[in-house]
Parts: sequence; C-alpha cells; structure tokens
Amino acid sequence: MKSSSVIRVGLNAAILAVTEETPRVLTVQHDPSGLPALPFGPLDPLQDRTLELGLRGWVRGQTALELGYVEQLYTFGDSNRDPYANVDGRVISVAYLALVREAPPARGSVSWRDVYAFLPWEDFREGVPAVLEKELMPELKRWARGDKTRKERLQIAFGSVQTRPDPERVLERYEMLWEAGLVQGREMALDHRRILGTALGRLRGKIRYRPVVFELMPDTFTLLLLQRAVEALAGVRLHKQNFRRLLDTGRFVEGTGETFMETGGRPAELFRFRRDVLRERPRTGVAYSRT
Amino acid sequence: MKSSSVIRVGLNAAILAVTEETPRVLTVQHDPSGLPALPFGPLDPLQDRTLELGLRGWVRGQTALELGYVEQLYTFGDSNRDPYANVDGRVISVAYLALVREAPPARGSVSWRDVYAFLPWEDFREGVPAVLEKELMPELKRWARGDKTRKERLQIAFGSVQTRPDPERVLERYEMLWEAGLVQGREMALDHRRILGTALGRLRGKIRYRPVVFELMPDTFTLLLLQRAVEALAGVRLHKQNFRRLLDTGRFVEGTGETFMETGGRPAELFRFRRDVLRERPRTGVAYSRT
DNA sequence: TTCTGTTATACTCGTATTGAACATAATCAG
DNA sequence: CTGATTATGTTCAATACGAGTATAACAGAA
Repeated sequence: MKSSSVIRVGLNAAILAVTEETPRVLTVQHDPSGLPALPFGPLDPLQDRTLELGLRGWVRGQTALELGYVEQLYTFGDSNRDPYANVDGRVISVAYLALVREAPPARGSVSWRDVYAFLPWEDFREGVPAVLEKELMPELKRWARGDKTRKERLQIAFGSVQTRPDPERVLERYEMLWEAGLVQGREMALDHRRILGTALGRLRGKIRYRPVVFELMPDTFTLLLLQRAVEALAGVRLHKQNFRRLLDTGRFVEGTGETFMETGGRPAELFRFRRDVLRERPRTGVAYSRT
Repeated sequence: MKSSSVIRVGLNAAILAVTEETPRVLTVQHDPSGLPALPFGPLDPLQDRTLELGLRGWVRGQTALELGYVEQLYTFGDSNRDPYANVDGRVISVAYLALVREAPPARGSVSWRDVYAFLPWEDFREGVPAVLEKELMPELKRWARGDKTRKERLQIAFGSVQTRPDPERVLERYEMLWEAGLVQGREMALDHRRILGTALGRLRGKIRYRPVVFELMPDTFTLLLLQRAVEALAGVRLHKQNFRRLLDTGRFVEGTGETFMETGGRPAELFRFRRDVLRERPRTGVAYSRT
C-alpha cells in the first residue's frame, strides 16, 4: 500500500466564547510553523466510538476544557488545500463548533484570541471595517471587473450600497478573498481560518432561529450584556429597545429580582434564560434586527 | 497495522427530486441484504481532489445522473452503528444532499422511491399520520414516562397539542424512535435512513431561507405545482393565497405569458424562476406558512 | 445639594408582514 | 347552461418591526 493512499481523519474544534464584548476562539500552538491553530486531534478508530466523543476526549486532554454545546460543522477534504496531502497520505478533517460559557485562564500554549483578528473584515460594529472599505473592496472590484459570474458572486457575498452584506456568508467571503489572493489579518496554521470562518457563519445564522446565545452566557446576566454578546458575534450593532422587546415577547428570559450595580448608570436587573422556551416554541431564536 | 485500525471514507448521496407531489429519493440495490441503499462510493484518496468531485464522479458512474445542486450534509462515524466496524476497519461516511430537476427513468437496480415510505411519520399533509398517532406516540409516551429529560426531548421533537412538530427536526425524531426501538416503515441498508432523515430535515429548513425549491422544478411551472412541491417536502399543507403573495412580494418568479391548460379548472399561467433574486435579496427563501 | 453623565426601562407610532377570509374569472364535463 | 374545479384578485384585522421619545435610577463632580 502506497503511503499516499492512506486516509487519516482529523477532528478540529472551533471553540468559541464571548468575553468583554469580543468573540474569542481557543487556539493552540503546537505546529512547527508557530502559527496559532485550532485544537486538533486524530480520530482513533479503535478508541473513539463516535466522532463527537473522540473530539470531547482530546479537547479535554489538550485544553483541560469540558465542552458543553457541540455541533458538527463541515468536513474538509480538498487535497490541494492540504500541505500534507502528497507527503503523508490524505487528511480529512471533520470540523466542529463548540460553545463554552466562560474563558478559563489559558495554560501553556493554549490561549483565547479575538476572532476578528483572523477575519478583520467581518466586524461591522463600528461601521464598515477600514480594511474592507479601503483595501479589499477596491481590489475585489478589480478582480471581478469584466467577469459577470465574479461580479454576481461579489455582490451576493459582500453586498452593495443598498444590500448590506449578509452576516452569515462568512465562508463565502473568505473563499472569495482567498481566490483573489487578498486574505488579510492574522494567519492560522493549515487551513484553520477557513474552519473558523465556517464556525462564525454558522453561529451567526443559528443565533437567529435557535436560542444558542445562552450557551455563551453566565447563569445570570444583564440584558445589555446579552445584547453585547449577540452584537459581538453578529458583528453589527442592534437597536436596544427592540432587542429587549424581542426578548420580552419571545419569553426568552425571566428576571431574578436581583440587580447588578456595576453598569455605570442605573442598576440593571439580572435575568436568567428560561429553558422552557425550548418546549414552548421549539423553533425560535434571537432574530435580532440591526441598530 | 491491524486491519481494524484502518479508516475508510465513504461518500453517500441523498439525491432528492419531487414528482407527482411526492418527494423521492434515488436508491440503489447492490447490498447483499437486498435492501435499498443510498448511492454509495468510497473516496479514492489518489484520484478525488475534493470530496464533492469524488461524489459527482461515481454518482455519474452508478446512476448515469449529472448532479446539479449539491450540499454537504453531515459526517457519520459511530462505530456502534456500523456493522463493518470491527470486521473490516472503521468507516466514516460523508453524506451529501443533492437536488435534481426531474426523475430520469430508472435503470437496472437504480430506482426512485417515496421518501415517506422510509419515514412514514413525517408526512402531515393529510393530518397527523396514522402510524404516529395510533402506534408511535403512545409508545413514545410510555418510553418517556417518569423520565424528565426524555419527556422534554419528546416534546421538542414531536411537539404537543399546542405546538405542532417542527418540520425540520426530522433527525431528532428518527434518533428518538431508534433509541426507543420504534422505527417503522420500509428499511434501508446500513444506516442510510438516518442519512435520509438528515437530508429531509436540512432541505425543509433550507427551503425557508434560500430559494432552493427551484432546483427541483422544471424551467417553467405553474404556481400550484410549485406549491405542491414545497408541500411535499415540508410535509404540510400551505395556504394557497398567502403562498402566492409570498412569491409575488418576494419577486421569486416572473410570468412567461404562456398558460397551462391541464390543471382541470381555469388555465394557469406558467412562471419561471427569477435568478436575480439571488442578487437582490441574498438571504431569502420560500418562508412558507401552513394551511 | 444639585447638576451631569450614564445606563435602564417604559411607552408610542407609523409601516410592513401575516393569517385568514371573501370574491370573481376561466376552463371542462355533463 | 350548470356545477365542479382551479386560478387569480382583494380586503381586513392582528401582529411584528423599525425607529423614536420619555422617564427612572444610580455615580460622581460642582
């Protein structure tokens, strides 16, 4: 058997959290390149009875973290994207999205990093990101000039003056930038930025129709903290009053009666997630609307 | 190297079409069990540069079908669900959803079958399916009795009197029935019904926010034909006038001026899909509402 | 104490979207 | 010509949504 016909299966996890209004991803640094990487481990075909159990296992080992919410994202297997493809056999990576409540202190080579450091064109909270407006868009337009298909793809992925970019099309934007040779921001080992992009896009979408934000929140929280978490992930600012009305009419949260004084102004009530919404209205999420 | 530590990667496709108001899945029959199976092929690590290309390749070979819309679904790798797991090494299946326009005549062991023959509890078009109401629900209630977690899962997956079941939670329902030993309907080889369930659930969801139904329609079609296709997939009846208004305000279709006389009553206008909606409003689908 | 900044929370209002009718128009079979 | 059948047009109330205004409760400075 030629070594290049061997298939190995790797499991990757984009483990996300939100702290201090910043979406963060857990990275490790055991690659010879020195670049941050997503936690990564091989599937042990003898030990791991399911893919997810395998993932949970070595995430525990590598990062001392117990995963809560876990969801399969995508399976990557392009041989032309994989630098090991012709050296050491084919690698298939099954990527997962995991959400954790709080960022425990990093240890050793494990650390939390701002997601937008890797994908700087995705954060619209302070308006259109400078990199995007000044550098990327002009180049992208040049790249698409005279090519009808590219023009259409560009408009769908990045929007136009009338249609703001769809927050969920993170992967499409990344792939397009990659194709055009324009990817900016901090690098990641292998093709891990692509996985991160997939994770962010999926999470942005999921928030809207399933109450997953609460997986990222502490047990009790103020409504502003919750709003900031959604904003951090969605990459856009939300309208405060309408956001609260949404939570109210959707019966997502219930007040605890306690108040939290450290917000700077009037004390805020602390709320907790009402788990019952899952039963009451199974297909609902924080379908936020901008500004 | 022990043979049981070898990993093989298989590619599966749930190829769906809608004909005569019935959602159909393409099945093959080359399994020794004689049971219908989804088209299945191994990944050739040397030949197939991407997973999707590999898939398209042997689907062409096995079924003489050229796939249009293809989307990755899920990667399955449970060793306890895989009868070959301890015999012949581990098998990981990467499953895809594919949509095709029309059902070409079956050849040899390839045939189109009603999706609901395999998942009979999923079709609510004529009200609550008899199997579900008479047989499955009582058994499921028994299965959940006294177990709070099971009760909650049951309500989320199958709904209750007030909350109708969420059409998209096909996989959750299948898994629950499997766990309770209650799976009914026609069998499929290996764990292929699980893949089919995943495909149906994904498609039901996707229809609502991306204009994918049109991948299943002929070039021109009447609005009722389109509605029947959505109903067939969603497994529920829709409100005719509202459905049409939705298409109208969403500018999904444009009239061709021609009419189609064979509908039994007043002739219907033929419409075609307006590809421009993709550019105009990138995140939109036929967000149907029931009855 | 009073003023100012800051955040929380309550209420309003016009518009768009939705669920659900009612009403009319073409065809066909008898 | 009648009734059955499907297509298509219109209306209406209820609700959701986007955006704004007003008031409340705290901290710290003047």
